[in-house]
Amino acid sequence: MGKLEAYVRKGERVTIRDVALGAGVSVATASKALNEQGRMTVETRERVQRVAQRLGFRPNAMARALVAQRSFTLGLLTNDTYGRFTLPVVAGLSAAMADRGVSVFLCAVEDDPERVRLNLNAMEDKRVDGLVIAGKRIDRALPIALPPQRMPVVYVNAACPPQGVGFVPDDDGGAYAAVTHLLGLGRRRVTHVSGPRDFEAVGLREQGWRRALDEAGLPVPKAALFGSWSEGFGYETGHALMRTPRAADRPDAVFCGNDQIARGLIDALMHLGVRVPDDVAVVGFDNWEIFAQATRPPLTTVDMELKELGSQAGLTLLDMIDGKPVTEGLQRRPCRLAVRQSCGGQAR
Amino acid sequence: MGKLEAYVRKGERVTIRDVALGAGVSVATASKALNEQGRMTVETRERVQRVAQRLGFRPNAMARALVAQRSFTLGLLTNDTYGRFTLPVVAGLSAAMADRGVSVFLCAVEDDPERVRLNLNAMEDKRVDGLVIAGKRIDRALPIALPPQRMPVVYVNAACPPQGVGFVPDDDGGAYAAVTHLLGLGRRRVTHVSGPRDFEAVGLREQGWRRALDEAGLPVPKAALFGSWSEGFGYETGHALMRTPRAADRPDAVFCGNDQIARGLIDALMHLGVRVPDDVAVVGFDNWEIFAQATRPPLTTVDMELKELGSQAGLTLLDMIDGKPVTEGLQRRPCRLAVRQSCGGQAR
DNA sequence: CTTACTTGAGAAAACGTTTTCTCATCGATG
DNA sequence: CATCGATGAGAAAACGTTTTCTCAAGTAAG
Repeated sequence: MGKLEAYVRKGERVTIRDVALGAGVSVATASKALNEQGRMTVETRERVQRVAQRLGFRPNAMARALVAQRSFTLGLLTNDTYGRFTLPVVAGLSAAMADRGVSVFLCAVEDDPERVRLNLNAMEDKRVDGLVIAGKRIDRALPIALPPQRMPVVYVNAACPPQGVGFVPDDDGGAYAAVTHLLGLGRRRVTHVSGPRDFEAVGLREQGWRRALDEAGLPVPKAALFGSWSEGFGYETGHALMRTPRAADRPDAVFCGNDQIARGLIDALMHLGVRVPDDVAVVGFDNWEIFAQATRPPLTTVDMELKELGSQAGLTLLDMIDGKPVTEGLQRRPCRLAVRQSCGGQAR
Repeated sequence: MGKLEAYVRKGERVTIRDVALGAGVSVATASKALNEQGRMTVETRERVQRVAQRLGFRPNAMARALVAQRSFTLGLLTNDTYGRFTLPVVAGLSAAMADRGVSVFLCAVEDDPERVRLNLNAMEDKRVDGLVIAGKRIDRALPIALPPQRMPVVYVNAACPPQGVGFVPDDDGGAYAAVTHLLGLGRRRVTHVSGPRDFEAVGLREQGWRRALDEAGLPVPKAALFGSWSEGFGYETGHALMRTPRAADRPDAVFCGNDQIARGLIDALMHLGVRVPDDVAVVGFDNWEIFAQATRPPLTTVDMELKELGSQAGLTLLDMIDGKPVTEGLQRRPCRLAVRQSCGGQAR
């Protein structure tokens, strides 16, 4: 068994033929030995496996895919080029897929139908087994005309057609948890400051906020304040809130629609000498670490568990590919409250 | 030609056989017709193409790859899971590749050699034509033992072995441009506040800063200040700088090692009533839009052109795959100064 | 009317696997 | 000793392309 390497042609990759030759068996037997299929002596099986090992044989996934009619490959199409939402999703997705031998093609497209088409064609040509379509808001679809060959598709953070399968964070539930947490800490006048009203997520988060207040029997302090997703809006609103004439009417807590607003709001409170969390507790939404950690004090915020969302989407897609039944429609997956200091400690 | 669709088996994908059958030619002829190869009547060629068109034929890239020994597929391996640096790189890369029919597998790995191995094996099995290895700092390699089959590799924002090919931003040049810009606006006492000293990028940016001052015949006002890449450090340092006893010794401009430091520093100056840019101009590094836009005033900062870096890396990789000669070693690509308001206008 | 090219098109091999047959061989059974 | 079922292993087809031959028919030249 010394000159085994003689069987592989110089510079060429090791194929199953080389293994078969080296082990003195046919290609068919080699294949069966390596895949633990078919009948043969343990001696033969092990010999083949030893040879494959020594030669560093790695089966060509494309040849395999050709006969199996399955590429073990997924496509991820996203229009979230900044990646703030999609990045954790793809991290979760590709980690879960890697464990199952599935690889993921990444296609980042602006909302340009031309490029969408281009990438979709590439995916189709490469015979991906399925497609994840990831967006940045739950009420917008991507400008996608899916290829005629129906291929399993899962949507994440994007609008999803009637019969489709999709995953989004449970905005309502996340908001409810955040506000409930504040109430549990003794806060009673919880205001909500959020993004533009035409985002469905804004409506859902407001709804969760209202629901928590209602269930606690508390009046809704004043209508929620809607603006833009920016720090600037948070800053202005922070000032505006503190201009409320009677101190007793001012909030003792603010639930913000995202972390940027929360950050701006906290900055404003600091400027005004209002202490966070002592005078006013603040909770954000997104758990965008870079913001949540950088605020003073560090921000308590709702984590959308995007990684989890990504891996769920991937696993569901695999089930669809395998023809297993999956629950149809949009699924809202639970959020998690990341508790830091901006909401005040338990000890209150 | 009415019932052409009869040639494709129900539910199956259209293959070149279906096209051949439909056009009444052999598979070989069909292939040649579609690829504009070989000799045949224009009539035949066009007929085949028409049929392919009507049937929506898309050649199976894997079958193609098998014979061409080329998968038109790349792998991107990165340990920058947060994605701040890698995301623009992959955007640039995959856009440039999509135009050339090349798809990109994304592998996000923590620095866990186990998972690196797993992903690398997957890439090898899928027969990617080449690999881009992207990191988050230019002086650290990824824990990668490349597969024995030598496969073209390009490094981006990562340390690169002796004979390797790599691309990084020109930190020195970027810093030089930033400081020169400040000097051009009349600033004379430009301090440098940056990240931890053991980052090579920190040394290079300091060097560019020094060089600009030297060439202008200005004394280096005081040693650069090194700390962490955080807003917190910028904030503290902003305060510290303004505590300098003699006002004439205080800087009239600060060149920061990244945008977070710049942001913290600007916040501190604001608190102290120091006007930016009137009293002190500030320039950052990274052009991390979300920070650069959110500072008041918006931050002038050095853009590392990461998208460009990504597309360059991809194109170079393609050249290597094609066996074309490429320049060996690390290439430092130019940065671009993104001028906003924090450095003061031309009108000074 | 041969001969010699040119031209259009198909047959078949190749790429690297998996899988379904088929076929010896062997030990056991009658 | 003939028969039978089990066992180990290989031949060949299939997956969907591309490419290299080969070949017949047509055309121009002698």
